[in-house]
Amino acid sequence: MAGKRADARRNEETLLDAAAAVFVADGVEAPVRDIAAKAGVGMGTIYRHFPTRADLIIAVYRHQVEACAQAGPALLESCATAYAALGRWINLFVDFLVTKHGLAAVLRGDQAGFEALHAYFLDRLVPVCAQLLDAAAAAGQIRSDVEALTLMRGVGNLCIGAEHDVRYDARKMVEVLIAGLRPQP
Amino acid sequence: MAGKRADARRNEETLLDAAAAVFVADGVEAPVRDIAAKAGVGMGTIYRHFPTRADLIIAVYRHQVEACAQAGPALLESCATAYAALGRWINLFVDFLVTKHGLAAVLRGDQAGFEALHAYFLDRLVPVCAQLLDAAAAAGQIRSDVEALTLMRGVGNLCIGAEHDVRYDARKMVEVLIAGLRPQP
DNA sequence: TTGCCAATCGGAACATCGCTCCGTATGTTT
DNA sequence: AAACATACGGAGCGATGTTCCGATTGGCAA
Repeated sequence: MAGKRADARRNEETLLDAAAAVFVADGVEAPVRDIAAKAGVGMGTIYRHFPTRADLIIAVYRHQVEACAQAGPALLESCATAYAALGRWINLFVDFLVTKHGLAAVLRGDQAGFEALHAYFLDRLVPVCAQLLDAAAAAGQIRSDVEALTLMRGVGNLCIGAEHDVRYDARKMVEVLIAGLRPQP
Repeated sequence: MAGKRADARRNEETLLDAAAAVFVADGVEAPVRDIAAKAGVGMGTIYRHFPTRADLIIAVYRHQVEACAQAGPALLESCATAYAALGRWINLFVDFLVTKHGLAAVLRGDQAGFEALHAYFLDRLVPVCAQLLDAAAAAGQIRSDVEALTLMRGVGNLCIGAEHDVRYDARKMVEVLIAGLRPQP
């Protein structure tokens, strides 16, 4: 960040703003050309700053992902039970995903070119989820045979397409999924 | 089907076989050109028989979807409880999805060009699911505030990407989801 | 059997992607 | 102010879904 030319720094800022605006308007899968046009720069400029679309998406949402990650331990502290903390943390994650058009869809592991995005989300959030999961399991509040990575991907998948069909209630499915974690009778 | 020329009928058959083979080998998102090449026909031939990729996918899997739909009432008959029938039927659906590379991903409602596929699956399977769901709810075996369409889409979403990452256990997530349907204490 | 014509076919061509490449422009430094 | 490294713009590439139209061919009438 230090040895960068002034115009380069300015362009990076402009690009982040333009990308954020386009993502809100057209969703995360908006063409790179649209973002370049909105920012008033050429294609080359985007790709020099963000080697792949995934890197741009990561940069735009980094702050919110960090906030979500840091909320984990805080909730564990402030909630009555570990299970309650887990539920509220998952809700934070779901709120984040469903308000970003198409982000959940692009977070999937099976789409080529988005490995970096997938890896970033998982690297950052799975340990947090694991901590909450372990605490709840240790207290006997949930079954103990569910991996944090599987749960995170399951929740992410449930959020796919939530914004395109009012008949599909992603939040309710996540609620049911979390309820299903309780020890079986 | 009646007034069709012999070569047209033959090509349609050839195309279905080729598509099925390519789907097994490369997944449902395989390029149309590959399917045309495998079948030994031109691009135009594919699009005359199947106006869109979705129509081809529907045609290839129609039999299996029908079988799944018809298994619903049968399970309701043969299982001890409606909840058990629901669980086993969902498992049939999951088995179907996870063995077809990428089919779950393409079944999503948010992807342009696949509305026909999405609609077909939902039209055919949601009523079956609703019947099982209603029976279980009427018997007090599950909560009664979950719509069949939401459940079907949730299960479909949970199956996305199951084949690309052994660490993600889609079947377990579905199992947890179904467990979460039980009345809450 | 032959000849015709509509049904069918093949694949080039088009639009749209993500991404790369390189000649040009510009900021920094001396 | 000159020179050089850095950064920029956008044409271009390869891939993909889809359309279009001239060439081909099956099936029927004569």
